[in-house]
Amino acid sequence: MSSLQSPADSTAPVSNFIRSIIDADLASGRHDSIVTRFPPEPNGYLHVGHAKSICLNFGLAQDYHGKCNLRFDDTNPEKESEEYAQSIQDDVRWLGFQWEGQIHWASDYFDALYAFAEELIGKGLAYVDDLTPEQMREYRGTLTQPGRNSPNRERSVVENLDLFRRMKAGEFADGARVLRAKIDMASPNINLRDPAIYRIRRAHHIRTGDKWCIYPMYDYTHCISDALEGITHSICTLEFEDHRPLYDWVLDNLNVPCHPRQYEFSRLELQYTLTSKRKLLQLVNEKKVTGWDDPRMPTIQGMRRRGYTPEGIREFARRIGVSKGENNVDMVVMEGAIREHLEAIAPRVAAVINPLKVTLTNFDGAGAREADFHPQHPEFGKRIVPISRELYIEADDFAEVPPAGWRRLTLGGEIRLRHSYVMRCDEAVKDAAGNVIELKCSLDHATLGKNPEGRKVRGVIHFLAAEFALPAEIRLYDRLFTVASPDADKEVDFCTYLNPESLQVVQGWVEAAVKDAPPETHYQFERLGYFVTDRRDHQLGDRLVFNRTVTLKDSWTKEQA
RNA sequence: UGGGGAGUCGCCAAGUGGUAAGGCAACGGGUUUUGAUCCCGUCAUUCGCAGGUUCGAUCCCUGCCUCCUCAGCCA
Repeated sequence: MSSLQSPADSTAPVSNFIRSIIDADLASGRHDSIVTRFPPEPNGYLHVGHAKSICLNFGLAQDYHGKCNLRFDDTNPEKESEEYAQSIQDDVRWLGFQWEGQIHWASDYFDALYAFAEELIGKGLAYVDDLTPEQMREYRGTLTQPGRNSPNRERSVVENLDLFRRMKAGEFADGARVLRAKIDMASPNINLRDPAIYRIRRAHHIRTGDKWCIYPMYDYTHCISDALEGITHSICTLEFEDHRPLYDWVLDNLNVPCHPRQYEFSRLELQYTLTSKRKLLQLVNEKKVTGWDDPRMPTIQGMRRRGYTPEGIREFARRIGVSKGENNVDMVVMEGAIREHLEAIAPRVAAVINPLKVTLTNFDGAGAREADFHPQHPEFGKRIVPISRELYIEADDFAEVPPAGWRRLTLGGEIRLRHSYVMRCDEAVKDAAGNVIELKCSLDHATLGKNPEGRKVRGVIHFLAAEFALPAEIRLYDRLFTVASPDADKEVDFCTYLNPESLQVVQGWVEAAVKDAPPETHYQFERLGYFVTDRRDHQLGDRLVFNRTVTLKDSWTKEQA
């Protein structure tokens, strides 16, 4: 299967404004090669928005034969954990990317960061402030009013240095003092109104343990980390756009090896889901989903368990592009990209989700037939499609009173049993309430592997020979929310839009060919959709559990509506 | 109503002084033992609005409108 050319990866890169900047930098000789980085904070699981960023940063490095670092932004020990850091590494690798050399951590630079802070103090560009958080907020001003200088702003270099060293030494209580950059309290850009760059926090850090009781802030840490790693293009999302002057201010005022440039692109909004870490965490904590890897979650772990493939997700990223405009992407774009890859790699197999029993009244003499696992790929192999006196067909494939355009089974009508005989329905057996509970049908014995003579049979339905079918748990997933933008209205709790039908578990039947499939095996259940054996609960040869990844395109249902 | 951004087909998105790429979706048609796939075709006289410069503007200038974003000792 490795010889297969994946359509997802065979397409040329799509032009975007960041590539234009890189092209210009390379052409002008500003850079000989590029270095990017993917800088997650290990405080949660990665989601589809991160997938976009991963594809961008690692993809750029790949296309331009440059490098991409994985760097953990671990400057807030209270929220970070080893578990998150581990899952992030797994996710990046699973998506098909490999970072350059060792993993980097912002905490690797804590000593350097501290020294740079003393450099700033020495230059009179940073000072220790004793204001409380509330006071700082008051002094900061508002969007339309300038801030006021802190009474501590004019402390001497000597005093600041002494105070900062004592902060580091643990002489002050948590939150008692901060180190602030001395920029401009009247700046129209609030990020420049003397931002805090160090705070006192006695928290156990996942890598440095209890070595530090002061921790650097993001804005101060990120730009220096970039510079120390020789990053050429530091790519982040739009909300950091007005932090860029601060990014540049820090690097302009410190003796750093280089000055990377920051560029911002718009973050992904995927309809019918959420990409807020806080809200995803809430779904997990409140047990609205079974965990971070619930197949309904837009996390990479969730998408993986759902049956999305790295190739499909990468193709999705390629299709949505990179820009600074609104990026409100319809779920069908993701589904289309996933289908495209699954269409190419998934063996076809039969499964019945909602069984209706069929008894063949003229079964004697009927035989099995071999069928390809994939109509376009004979190299996928074949298996026997058996038949037995009793069959299961999909209840939806029979209608006593068929609507116009119906091509499936109806009383007195004929259909082709996929990979088997043409079958006519002779009688519908009903229960006391009038529900059809069984069909009596007959085979045209002359139609195995050939068309009947003198008439055309248009409809094809799938079926399972009851004697050989395997029972399976089938989990039918649908979108998590009932509205496109569940968090659009700040007055309404997004949980009110949770889709009560986002998961439906049914006991169905699958053909015996899937019996020994390991977890994470993709199949197309013909006429139903793409399914994957569950990563966690599927046990080969024993308990079969399938997750519906995505349905097939369905022009019939659309026509009905 | 301070700062920073963005407005090109239903959604995403190239183009940027020479007369609107592409993808997704949609819609027609063909093939088909999956109403799938595949194939073929259709789909912006127009680039938020109004003026101006120019032989010529989506692209340059002016004004306006709409949307996003920023007041953590989070990232």
